[in-house]
This record gives sequence, structure tokens and C-alpha cells, in this order.
Amino acid sequence: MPKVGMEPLRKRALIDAAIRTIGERGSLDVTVAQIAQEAGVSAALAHHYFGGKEQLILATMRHLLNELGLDLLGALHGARTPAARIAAVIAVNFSAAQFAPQTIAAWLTFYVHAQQSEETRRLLRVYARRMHSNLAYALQQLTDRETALQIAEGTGAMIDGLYIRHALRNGAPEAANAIALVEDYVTTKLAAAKPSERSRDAL
Amino acid sequence: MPKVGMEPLRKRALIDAAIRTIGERGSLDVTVAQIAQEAGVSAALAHHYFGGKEQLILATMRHLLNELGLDLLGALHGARTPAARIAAVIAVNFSAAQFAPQTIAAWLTFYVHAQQSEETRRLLRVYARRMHSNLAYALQQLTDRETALQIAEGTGAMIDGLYIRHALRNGAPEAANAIALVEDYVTTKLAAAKPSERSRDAL
DNA sequence: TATTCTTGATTGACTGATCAATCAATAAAA
DNA sequence: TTTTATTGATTGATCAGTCAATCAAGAATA
Repeated sequence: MPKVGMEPLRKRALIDAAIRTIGERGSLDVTVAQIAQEAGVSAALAHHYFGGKEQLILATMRHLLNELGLDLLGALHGARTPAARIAAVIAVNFSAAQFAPQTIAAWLTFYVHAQQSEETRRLLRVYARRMHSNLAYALQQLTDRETALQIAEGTGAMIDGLYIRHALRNGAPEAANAIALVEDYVTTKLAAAKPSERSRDAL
Repeated sequence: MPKVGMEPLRKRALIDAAIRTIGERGSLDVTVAQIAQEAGVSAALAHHYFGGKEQLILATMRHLLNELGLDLLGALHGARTPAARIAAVIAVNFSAAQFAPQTIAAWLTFYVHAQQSEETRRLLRVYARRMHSNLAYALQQLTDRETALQIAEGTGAMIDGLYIRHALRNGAPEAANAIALVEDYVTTKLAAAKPSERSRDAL
């Protein structure tokens, strides 16, 4: 066989290029040619390896989701207490990798793409469910089930909202601010639900 | 003169058609021809009245923003107490008109469009600032300034997040749920910041 | 009243550009 | 030679935007 084993390298290069291109442009209206050029190959090669634009986009999305999942796994690894797990879930969403302008722009375009693509919708739901599960599980060890689910819902919504707002802001609010706001929500809710015990230092 | 006075009617019809078309398609990738057909006129007429696609899109966005503004004004009109004003701001965002799938889809696409269009970004900022001002002002009459600003920020983010989540969900959560979640956040925060007095019935 | 003007309203047809996708051909490694 | 990698050229479709040409409703004129 010839210059063998190019496929995984090219695929990865094209996915990385797709993230960069979509992020810079802030839109899914990127041409295969643009992505290919960014990756340093021809547009035809992108079609050769991915079969079509849609599949390249989906592969890119899966890659981002996977990265987020790995980040989450890593963050949860060292967290032993429920409070630490909650903090970890929040922090991951605003980590440098996830909060980079390009990454945010890419995510935003995927949210829109989900309106048209069932597969995209499914992938986003997987991510949302995973995040919710992690939060809800940890919270249930700190308060009653009903309250835990409510806080998990509110936390998820607030994270998504801060994300979208960050995408728009010119002089964006720091990740630290966003983290503090979400953690404050969790802390306050837990304290209110469980007025006794260690409520202030729940996180 | 001929069939005079068509311009405002056609413009309005085209804007309404744009909202419907964008909402149904869930994307800004709608053709002028599609919008025009939905409005019952030719694509050429759309260009005649708006000068170009971009301007039609911007006019559509201004229309949505204006409607939101009017809704807000109406809701605030009857609200005499700060708590009622807060509730009004929250409720408007999840009112039937604003929470309609098509409207949400349109908003979402505008958020993405903002990445490329400075004018779109400016318009969205105007909306966000207005919402924030109203919230912050009312909250400052119920708690200290710093806490008020924090709650306003968190509330805005949570609303945006619930919005985006609603756009994705298949079987969507009810508007009532969303309202309850946000109001609970405000109530809890106010109660925590001001443990004395009427805290439970702040809303 | 009947007959031209005038002018906004409206469109079909066309253009130029863009793009995804295809394919035949080349290069090179085994 | 066979297989994989790679690309330039091409195709077919889609669109925004343009334009010249009609249509119709009132105004001016006779």
C-alpha cells in the first residue's frame, strides 16, 4: 500500500479546520473549499473522506461533544465530594477550551443547525442529558430529589444563557464571573432548601 | 396615481412572511423567493421594497424587537410594585407570542447572524440592555444595588438559556415551568439577601 | 363623458456568482 | 502492478440581484 494511514490524519485535520473556519466566520455557511484550504488540502479530498458536507459537519460536532465529555470526565475524576462534582461540572463549561470564542461560535451554529437536522438534535440532547445527570446526581446527595432536579434545570439553563451571551458580548464577561454567578445560584438554592447544617460552604 | 399606498402593506406582509419562513425552516438560509412566495408576491418586489435580503432580514429583526418592546411596555403598565414589575419582565419573555416555536427559531437565527453583522449585534444588545435595566431597577428597590445587579444578570442568563432549550426540545417544557423556575431564582436570592421582612412573598 | 398621461405596483426573465458534488487523471508507495 | 492519496476541472443546481416591460388607478385634458 502507498502513503498509507493518511485517512485519520486528514480527517482530524479537516475537523480541526472546520472548527476554526466555522468559529472565525461565526456561521455554518462555510464552504467545503474554505475548510479544505484551512486544512491545506483540496475540497475534493474532504468529500473523499467524509462523503459530503453534512457528514463533515456532524463529525465536527461529534468531535466537540467528545472533547467536552473528556473534559468533564477529567474534571470529575479528582472530585470526591458532591459539592466538588457540582463545581467541576460548572467549571468545565467555562474552561478555556470550551469558552474560546471559536468554540462558542461553533456551538451556537450547531444549536441552529439542530433545527433542521434530527441527528444534530439527538447529539445535543445527549450532551444536555449527560450534563443534567451529573448535576442532578450530585445535588441529590445534598438536598431532596425534587429540589435537586429543579436546581439542575436552573443551572443548566443559566450555563446555556451565559454561553450565548458570551458569544455576543464584545468585551465579554470573564469566565470567572460566569462561574461565580452559577455557583452562587446553586449555593443559595441549597442554603434555602436546607437552612440547617453546612449550607454556606456547600460548594 | 395608481394602486397607491401598497408599500407599508407589502413591507409588513413580507416581514411577517419572513418570520414564518425563518421559523418554519429554522434557519436564515431562506431564499428571498421563499419569503416572497409566503407573502404572495414576487421575489422582485421584495427587492424593490427592501433593497436587498440583508435589509429585509434586519427589518424583520427590528420588528420582532419592537414587538417584544411593546409587549414589555404593556406588561409593565399595570405593574405598580417592584415585585410585579419583575414578574412582568419575566412573564413577557415567555408569553405566547414570544414563546411560539417560530418566534424562538427566528430569535435563535438572529443570535447566530449577530456573529457576522455588527448591526444585528447592536440590535440584540439594545434588547438585552433594556431587559437588564428594567430588572435591575425594580430589584434595586428590593435589595442592595450589588445584589440587584447580580440577580438581574442571573435572571437574564436563565431566561436566555430556557429560551434556547425550548427551541431544541421536542416535547417542550411549558412556559409556566420556565416562569416558575426564573421567579423561584429571584425569590430565593432576595430572601437570602434580605432574611428579614417579606421575603417569601417578594414576588 | 371620453381620452390620453402619469406613475406607483408588480413581475418574468435573465445574469453572474457561488457551491456541493463528481470524475477522470496523476502520483506514489508497496 | 495494484492500491491508496490527491487534485484540477467540470457539472448542475441554487440564489441574490437587475431590468425592461406590463398593469392599473387616478389626474389632466378635450
